[in-house]
Amino acid sequence: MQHTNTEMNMEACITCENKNCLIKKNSTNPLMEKFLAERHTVKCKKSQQFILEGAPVHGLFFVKKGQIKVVKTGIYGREQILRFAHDGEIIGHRGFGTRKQYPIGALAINETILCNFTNDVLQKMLHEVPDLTFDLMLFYSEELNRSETKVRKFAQMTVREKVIDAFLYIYRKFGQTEEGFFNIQLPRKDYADFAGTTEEQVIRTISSLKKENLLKSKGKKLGIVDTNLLKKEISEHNYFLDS
DNA sequence: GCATTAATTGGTC
DNA sequence: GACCAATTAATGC
Repeated sequence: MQHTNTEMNMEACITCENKNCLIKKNSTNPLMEKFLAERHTVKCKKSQQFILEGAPVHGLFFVKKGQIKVVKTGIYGREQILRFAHDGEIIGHRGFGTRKQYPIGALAINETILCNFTNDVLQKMLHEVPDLTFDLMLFYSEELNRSETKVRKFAQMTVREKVIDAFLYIYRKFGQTEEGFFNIQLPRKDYADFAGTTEEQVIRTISSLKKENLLKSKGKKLGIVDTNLLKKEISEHNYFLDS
């Protein structure tokens, strides 16, 4: 039996392993059928930027496989990393809706495969598939929550706490290998841009945490020795639950 | 091995 | 606690 391209395209979502992907989750819904065929696959090479800050919105991206960082350029070109994302997560959702331009940039940390739905397709999809719309609404709500806790963290935490918090975030999101190192490799600068401090402060925090046996490193690899011990360091803030 | 980039350390404001 | 400069380590070619 011969498959058409559209059939194969729809199949891609059904067989996709990203259970947490909103599209995947709703892919068995009959209402979704015609839209799944409209999915586009985008491949990114290491450190390739696929969303340019200020560029016209071209729909929503879902990470099929890979690691992404979402950035926003602040004043004087100072970069802020808003979040990291990997398999199954949504990118570019803040550009969706009435916005004409993306308020953020996004780039692949390493080789990445993305799924893209254009604005038109997405709008129709959301109008016609209530379950999907509901899921997306929940997602936006969580995002808002995370965003608010992040503001509090930035305002109330010390540099040391913010850096620790960043490590715990990376741990939660990417996990560690059996040897106890993060499943992602980031330069010091990225931790700084994410935690809202400078590269030097991150380096200094890392070396003192290593002395205290809370962190370990081997070559370029970084890892947490005991997450509970590290959580204790920021426990007064009680914010480590999300964001 | 050389050249470029990243990490580290010390110092100033 | 940020910014700058100097040194050293790591990595690409």
